[in-house]
Amino acid sequence: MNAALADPFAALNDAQRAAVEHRGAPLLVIAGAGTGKTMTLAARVARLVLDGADPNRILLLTFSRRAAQEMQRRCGALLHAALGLHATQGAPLLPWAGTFHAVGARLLREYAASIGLAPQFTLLDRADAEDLMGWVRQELELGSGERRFPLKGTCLAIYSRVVNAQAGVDDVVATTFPWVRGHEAELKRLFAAYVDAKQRQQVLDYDDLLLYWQQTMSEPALAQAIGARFDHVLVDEYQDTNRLQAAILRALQPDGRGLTVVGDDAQAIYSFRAAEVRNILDFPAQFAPAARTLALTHNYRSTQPILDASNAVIARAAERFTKDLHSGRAGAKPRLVTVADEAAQARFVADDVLLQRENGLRLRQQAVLFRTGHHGAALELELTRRGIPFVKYGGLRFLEAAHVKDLLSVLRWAQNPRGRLAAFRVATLIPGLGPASARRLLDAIETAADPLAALRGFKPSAAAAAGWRDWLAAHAALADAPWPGAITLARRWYEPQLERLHEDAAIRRGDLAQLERIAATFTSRERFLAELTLDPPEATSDESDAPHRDEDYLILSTMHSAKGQEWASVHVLNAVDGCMPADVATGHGDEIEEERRLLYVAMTRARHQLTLLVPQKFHLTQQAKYGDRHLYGALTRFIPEDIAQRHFERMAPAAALGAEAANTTPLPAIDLMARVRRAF
DNA sequence: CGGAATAAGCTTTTT
DNA sequence: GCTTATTCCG
Repeated sequence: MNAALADPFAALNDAQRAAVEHRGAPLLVIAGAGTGKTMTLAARVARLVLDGADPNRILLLTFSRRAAQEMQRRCGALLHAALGLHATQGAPLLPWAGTFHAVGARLLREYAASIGLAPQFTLLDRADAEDLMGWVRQELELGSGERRFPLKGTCLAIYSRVVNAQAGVDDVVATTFPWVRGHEAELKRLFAAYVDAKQRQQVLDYDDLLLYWQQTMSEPALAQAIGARFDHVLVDEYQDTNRLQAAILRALQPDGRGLTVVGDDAQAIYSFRAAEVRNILDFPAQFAPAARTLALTHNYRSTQPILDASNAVIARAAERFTKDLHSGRAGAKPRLVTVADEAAQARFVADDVLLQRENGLRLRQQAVLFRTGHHGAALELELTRRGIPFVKYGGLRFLEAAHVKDLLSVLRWAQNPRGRLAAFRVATLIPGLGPASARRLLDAIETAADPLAALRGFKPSAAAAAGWRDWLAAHAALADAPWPGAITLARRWYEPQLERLHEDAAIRRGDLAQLERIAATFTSRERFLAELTLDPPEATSDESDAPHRDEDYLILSTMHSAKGQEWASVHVLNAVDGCMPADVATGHGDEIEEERRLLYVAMTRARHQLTLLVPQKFHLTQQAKYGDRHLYGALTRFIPEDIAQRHFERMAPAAALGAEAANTTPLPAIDLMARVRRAF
């Protein structure tokens, strides 16, 4: 090795070094925010490889796709440096690094023959799964009872929780969905039919990737075969794993040898996905001898004032295991900025972001975080108006837009003529052809020996005849078109339907063009359709083509999507009660605690500067039903007055408050609307 | 039967 | 405000 190269392991502190060099017993690393968790895990992998481990036999599981990519990159860079490779040589890759779901999909395809699964199974994203649930729900005539049966989305949410929490329908309904009590028996019937429908159509939903994997592992011979492929299993963000994932890990490494899990209970924010904080808390005692536990508490990210404020917020948590973070780095206190309303908030943030850019902070070093996807909307408008480029993470998924799903369905139906979901969707797009005819067509295809013959032989109603002929022609051309030319053909057929069905066809055409560009980066239609569900484009932007990598742009992100990231400057929108915690999440103590951790996650993303925005007038809902419902100036309950005084600098810029409020002292926070309502 | 018009929910976060 | 379910009309 070239001695002149900096030793990538020299920078580790004692706790990190212990985590990197530990061998033998299972290992739990409690890694607070910004304590070099990713770097430590990457260094551990690199060390293992340098000590002779085979990269092909290292399984590195992460929770999100973004974390998987980051981990890949860091491991590669470390190994590249440690091996003294030349700049022109590519970094070594870890073939088994990915999300639980992606690794599950890969293993299931490989072992499909052994478990009676069709190896060409396709994946349902959430919207597909909802549609299928809706289909089955209708088939069983569950929608027409006297008491309204839960909607398909709710049904799927219940089903998903049943699977991921490994709990019974009765339990899940009682604890998580109390408002659907009384429907348990029908739900069980529905879920059985849903499972049946998925198996007949050879499709898996997200939950199946974990469930089938876990079921596979419950067969000793298969568990042995799969477990034997990996010498080391490392899991990131372990606090966000659910019972199903914990069961998979136990089956992979029953004695815990070579098992490393890393996480931070103070950052557990995915209980809505049935994540179990107990997984991480109970990890050490699960093994004999018990796992070794190491804690990383030195923060390399943030200044001490930012950490002090963050520590103060999380210190009020009802239950907590992680220690306070410390960095000792000097800096300014975080700011608590009062603004008049959400429009003023957007203006202030845009101004502030530009000001910081003038001071030398590139836009990409800055981020704006918010609780829900649409809370960024006002800011998006303002940024667009001023021509400030941005990329938004989280929130509404590109792939779930109706027109994107339509175009994908055209391709899916061409690929798999028996796939009912895609077929139904496309068939009802044909002018003059409605649900009843579509059902007739689908039944004909299902019962026919040759589905394509059934398709060609279908006799639509007179009203649909012309549209049907067009479709048949497009379908025939599509069948043997090369990739990515096929998607262009599909779009050409779809565009007239788009014009006919949507007023805003022009905007939607931009999305389709983007989809076409994405499609061109895949080598075949099969790969495109299979991988898009697990690895969809993760950011949307106002421009039809996403900014190039080397361009500068501001990051907008939900707090959830921000996990694991860091920026020099962070703005947090709407630090008001009703948003933090979200008014939908104030049901019981656990939910509120999770919201507290979410704010903690958001605050600890900042390196040098942290700004929390407090709009004095904040719209609670978009409903106009009860008039214009909004709340006045209630700072989030997670920052009580004493914390605000000690750890924050308070600001109320005149420009952001509006003329009449500018020269008055801060007004008392009252919910006048509530008072008036109480008067009656 | 198809499709427009009307009524009625429900609303987060991600793989 | 948006999607979904139901009703009504051609």
